[in-house]
Formats: sequence, structure tokens, C-alpha cells
Amino acid sequence: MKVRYRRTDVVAHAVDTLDAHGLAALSMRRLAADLGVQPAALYHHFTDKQALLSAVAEELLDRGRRATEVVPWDAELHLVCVELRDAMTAHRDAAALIAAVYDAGGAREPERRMTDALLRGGADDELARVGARTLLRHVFAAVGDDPEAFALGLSLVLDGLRARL
Amino acid sequence: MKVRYRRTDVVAHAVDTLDAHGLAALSMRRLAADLGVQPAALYHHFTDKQALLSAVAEELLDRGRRATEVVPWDAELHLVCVELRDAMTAHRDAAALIAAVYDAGGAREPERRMTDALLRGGADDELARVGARTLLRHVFAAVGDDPEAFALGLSLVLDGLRARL
DNA sequence: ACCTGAACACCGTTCAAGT
DNA sequence: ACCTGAACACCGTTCAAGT
Repeated sequence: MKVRYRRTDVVAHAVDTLDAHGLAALSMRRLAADLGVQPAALYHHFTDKQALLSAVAEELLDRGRRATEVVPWDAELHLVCVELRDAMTAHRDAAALIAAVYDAGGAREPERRMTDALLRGGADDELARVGARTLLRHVFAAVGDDPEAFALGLSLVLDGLRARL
Repeated sequence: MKVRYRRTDVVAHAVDTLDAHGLAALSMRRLAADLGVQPAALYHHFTDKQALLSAVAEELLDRGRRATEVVPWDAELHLVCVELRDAMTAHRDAAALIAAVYDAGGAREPERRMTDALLRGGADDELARVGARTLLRHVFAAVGDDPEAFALGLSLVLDGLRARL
């Protein structure tokens, strides 16, 4: 009797592959070969490669979540940035993967939490939407910076937001 | 006697292909087929696909350049953002292409001009470097926004910079 | 529910050789 | 200087069929 897998098994193995060999190695064919299964078998679990990558990105984001607690809006904003940065640095190429999934319309939870925090802080709908997006994109883009440059770049955006609240 | 091409011919055709069929269609094999040439022939003009993409990105940036004139540092900053946005919106998928080339270490001229303008405006080396990068990345990320959202997001970053100059 | 076998339509890149 | 012919080592995806 051959081995069989569930969706979560495939995602777990994909995370391992990401760690060990990077995003370029995350191909449907290679993943299937590693699992000892035909490429077509993966299409039972995911409609296409994009769906697989989305599932992996969500998994990485989940692993980065801290305990939920109610904090002031600006502390929440800071917390989301830190959690996101953690998730993006905890695994090889996680930053590129999460950004790619975001660009394709997935991994929207961090942005949603930022928007909520800004609304709570008194921003109107427009500022909350644009502010959250600008902040999120900055975290994406600056994740490769050293800590000082990251903090400085982040404060440029946060100062701009503060000036409007 | 068969047709023969120079490097610039290939770049010009790549720009046309980008316009007509998008970034996904910009493959070495397809480009070669369109030109009526073997895939291997392109490796006479470019060491690899990355070099081709870099050349195309530089070409798009060049086409977006306006006449050079000496202006105050903040007007120069604004001008670079506008030129960059123009270059990124003038051709299909140009934003994704230029961002990809930038991530790979190319298309550095806009950032260099931003750094120079900030130094001219009194920023120290660190602020000029981080400020230019933050601004550039914001333009990359927000190029798909509608004009109001783009302007608001940009002013968030510019306000942060102004607060330090 | 999960997988196979086989195919289709692609990729980037290298290399010896030709003109 | 610019190109061919041929190969190598890959991709994502579909589909009928099997257990």
C-alpha cells in the first residue's frame, strides 16, 4: 500500500522545501517527486500552483502570529509590522513568496488588520485604506534591510501617517 | 541571404512584444521565433535572459526621460517620481518588468538621482540612501493605484522626509 | 479520496559548428 | 559578427482511468 497525502501534508512539505532549497525549487514537479507521487496528483489538492503558493504563504503567516491582545491602535500597527517581518524572515525566500501571493490577491490578513487599526485611530476610510497599503508595501520592500534602515524607512511612513491623525 | 540582427534590434522587438503580449510572452524562445531565428542566437547578444530584461528596462527608462534642467532638490525628487511612473505606465507590464530588474540589481538610475537630490537638500548619507530607496519602492508599489491614492501615498513618504530636512 | 500514465505545450541554456 | 542544429534538463497542466 502506497503512501497517501492530505492537503496539509503537501503544504508542510512545501515549507520544508522552501527552507531547504528556496522558492525556485518550489515547483509542482519537484514537490511531487519529493513526495514520491506523480505531478498530476497535486492537482487533486490544489487547483493550480498559485493555490499551492497561497496555502504556503498563509501557513507562514499563521506561524508568525503572536497571542491576540487588545492594544492601542498604534501599538497594533507596530505589532502587525513586526509579526509580518518575523514571518518574512523566519523562512528562506518567505519575503518573496508572501509578496508574490499578495500581488496575486492573497495573504490579505495583515493589511486588513492594519486598516482596522487605522480606523480605530480615527482615520477616514480613504486614509485607512491607503495608509495600510503603503505601510504593508513598505514592510515587504524593506524586509531585506538591516534593522536600522528598516526602522528609519518605517518611521518615514509612520510619521506621514501620524501627521494626519 | 537571411536577416541578421543587432542587440538594439532585439531590444526593440522585445519592447513591441511586451506591448502586444505582456511580460509572460517575453521568453527567449518566443522572441527568437518571432525574429525567425534559433533560440541560441539570442545568446550571441545577451549572456542570459536577465541581461535581455535589463536592457529592455533601461530602454523603457530612457524613453521616459524628459529634458534635463536644473531645479530645486524637491522638484527634482518629484520629477524623478513622475518620470518613473510614466515609464512604468507607458507600456504593458513595464512596472513589473522594471521592478523585477531593480530587484535583480539593475535599473538603478532613478534611485541614484533621488539620492543626489536628497543630498543636495541637506540629507546626510544615511537619510539620502534610505529615503531614496523608500521613495523609489513606493513608486514601484503604488504605480497601479488611481492618481489620488498614488498622490496620497507618495505624500505620506514625502512628509516623513520633509520632517527631517 | 487520492493517485497513475501519458501526453501537450512550453521553458532557459550550452556547445560545436557553419558563414 | 551572427547564426544553426541538436541536445539537456527542466516547467505547469489536462485527462481518462485506476483503487
